[in-house]
Amino acid sequence: MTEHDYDLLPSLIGYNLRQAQTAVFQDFSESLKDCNITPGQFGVLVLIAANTGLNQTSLGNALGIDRSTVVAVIDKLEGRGLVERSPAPKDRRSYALRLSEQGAELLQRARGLVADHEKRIAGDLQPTEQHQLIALLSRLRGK
Amino acid sequence: MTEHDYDLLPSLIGYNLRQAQTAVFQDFSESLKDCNITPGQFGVLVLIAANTGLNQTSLGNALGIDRSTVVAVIDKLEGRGLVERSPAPKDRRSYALRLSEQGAELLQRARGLVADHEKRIAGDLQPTEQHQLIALLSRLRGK
DNA sequence: TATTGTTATACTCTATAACTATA
DNA sequence: TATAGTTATAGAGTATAACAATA
Repeated sequence: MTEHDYDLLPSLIGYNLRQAQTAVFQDFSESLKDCNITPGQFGVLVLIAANTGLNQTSLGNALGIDRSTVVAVIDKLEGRGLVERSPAPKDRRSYALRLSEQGAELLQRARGLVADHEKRIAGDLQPTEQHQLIALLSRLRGK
Repeated sequence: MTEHDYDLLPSLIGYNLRQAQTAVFQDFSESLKDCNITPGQFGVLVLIAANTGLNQTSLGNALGIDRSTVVAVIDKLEGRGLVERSPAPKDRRSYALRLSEQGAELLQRARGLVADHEKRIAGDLQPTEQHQLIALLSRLRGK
């Protein structure tokens, strides 16, 4: 196979970010194929578990996705019996989201697999370097 | 707006990567709306410019995308008159890709905007930190 | 036999705009 | 009027499988 000249691409933060994200996403999918969930779905489950009763709009805001997008995400998780839409006590327009028992079990299992996955992708990096990376990444988004 | 508990998410490399990537992608789109190209298209243009005459399969391999996916990417850039499929001299199955004059001009303009964009997203970071970040990211993908 | 480009198809993730029921 | 959820729709990005032309 021919060698390629990548020019300035390897010097760009954006390019390296994309490459890293692709690789990490792929490893995530393989690591969690037992649970069959995506990084996005894992985030949703974690957020619902940690904020039981939040509604869909609120969940979308927390994750930076539109509320119309949340519908399909929750539809899928509800269809698998992992998440429940229960009536919100104080506002009949909205649902209070919560994990089912099965959802809680799956999340527990997923946490272990995610921990393994994180170890694998960061296996090269010292703990100090991992913290550095996270700190640098979070400064990238401006906060 | 209610505060949320993000639990372990902020401690995960994968989560921070995704958030950063979303923010950077968005800034890229705004920064290059004058050229109207995406990060992926910019990569394609850079690669074609730096490896004039490469074919679609080779381009796909370099960027980690399937050759069936490359077709639509090149269709779009060719449709805008930025890229040309010229007959490959030694293999009549394939095309030798190259930039049109207009494509080369646009790429030049895009390089300037991308440089501005990179400065903006990394504005917080010292040059040393930027190099650190890139080094850490590239170690993430294992190579 | 293997490879290049292509097509048909499908799946994910995302958003906008308009609707409904409630507030 | 404004908000929560929904639907219809659309677009980007991706892949797999099969095909014709060529190697």
